[in-house]
Amino acid sequence: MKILLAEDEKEMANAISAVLKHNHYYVDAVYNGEDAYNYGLADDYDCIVLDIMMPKMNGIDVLKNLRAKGIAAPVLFLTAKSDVDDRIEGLDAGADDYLTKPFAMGELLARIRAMCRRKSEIAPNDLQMGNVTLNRSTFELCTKKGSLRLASKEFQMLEMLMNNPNVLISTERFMEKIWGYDSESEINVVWVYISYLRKKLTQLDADINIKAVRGAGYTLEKKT
Amino acid sequence: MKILLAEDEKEMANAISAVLKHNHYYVDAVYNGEDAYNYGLADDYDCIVLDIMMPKMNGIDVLKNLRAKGIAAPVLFLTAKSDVDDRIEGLDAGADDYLTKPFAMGELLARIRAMCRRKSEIAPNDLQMGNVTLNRSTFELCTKKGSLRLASKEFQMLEMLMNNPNVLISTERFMEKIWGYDSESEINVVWVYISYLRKKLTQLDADINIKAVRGAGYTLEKKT
DNA sequence: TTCAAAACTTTAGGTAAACTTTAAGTAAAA
DNA sequence: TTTTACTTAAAGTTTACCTAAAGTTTTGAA
Repeated sequence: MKILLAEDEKEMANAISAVLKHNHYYVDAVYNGEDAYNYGLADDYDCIVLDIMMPKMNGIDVLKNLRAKGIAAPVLFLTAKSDVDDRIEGLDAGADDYLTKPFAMGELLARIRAMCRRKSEIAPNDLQMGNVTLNRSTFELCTKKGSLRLASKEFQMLEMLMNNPNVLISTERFMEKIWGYDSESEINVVWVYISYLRKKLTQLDADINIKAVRGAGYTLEKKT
Repeated sequence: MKILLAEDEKEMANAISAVLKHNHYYVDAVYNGEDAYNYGLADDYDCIVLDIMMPKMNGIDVLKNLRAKGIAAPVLFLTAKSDVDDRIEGLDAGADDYLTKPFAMGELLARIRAMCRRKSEIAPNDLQMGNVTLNRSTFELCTKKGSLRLASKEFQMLEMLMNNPNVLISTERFMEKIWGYDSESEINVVWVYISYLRKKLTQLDADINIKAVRGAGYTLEKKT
């Protein structure tokens, strides 16, 4: 899950970012409205968290402009004002939820989870394919043989694959979604994590496997 | 995917070109606006990256002239100015996106991918002719007999043929589109890949075949 | 009609790049 | 401290790509 966070107070931004990362989200943080708009356009976020009061462009305008460009990601507003008009304007502009500062991190997490769930419609906490199950809240990979906890990157990769069974996901797409497009890391890390996942799937006698499509990426498919 | 890159600073152009090529794009690089216009007209690019400030003709005029000629390829502007007017003018002229220098290569790649994705969402993902189907995302060639994954060059050739059934495609056109104008390779490689494709089509009992038109090129046609 | 050159077909093999895996090092968390 | 997550490096494996060379077919000039 990739989240865009736009919040001009850097300390607050860092705090939120740390919490989100700790919960296995990939986070891009920006500190003004213009960057928020640019990032939102350039990438395919699962969720966008926007402060309303920001330099260069306010959150509501960012949202309006993104929606005008066809960006449909769910948006949550952070607002210092408890002003009702502001909320109405935000929701009218196409926001899915809002949160008034100050707020508890737990509430933010819950709302983000809810929004992402709404987006994926079916709201499965467990992803399933073949004889394996991936639990999104404990990060556990299970079969009848047993279960294993996945590390954050492992989890994110398998989540992407299980969300799109039989669909090719390019190595670059993994990098973008999980490491960020400005990452210093080599493409190599993706290969390493694929290797880790395959090893764990084998350990659990999974009947799915990750197929490499040379020069393109990977697909998750059922064993024949 | 074939990209036209117009950027007058040669070092910058080379750097961008190298990155794009490494990411499986075919790149034509030009160093002034006039060439950009001519190349853009002469070939069918999937995406055009234009510097705004260029000798002979500026990027915005290049875009306007191309659009006037009916060229619909998505266009991304590179601009040194963060000047808002410039951006507005660019977007008004029909650009799909812009990027302010300096920028991260990763961001450029992400935006190009996004633009091409938007375009390819319109195009059907499966190509079909006779009893065979070519899946554009997994590169798989299927019939009732089974399926085979095509290598990158094989795929690109068959894609060109299936996009233009019963139309003659010259050997030179294959070379240009797939290997690039300045390729060192012999014309021979086209013949070799045609041979590979025919072998695979036969293996799958395809009812289409690639007919050679001596001295001209190849056509894809249904077996009688 | 013949036959040699040109145009294409096909196969085989070397090379480089893409991918896999393991091992080892670093930094952060428990 | 110990453990865990993450990354890099490097050695091993596989495969796409291209070249070269040996067929095969077609063409057209003699």
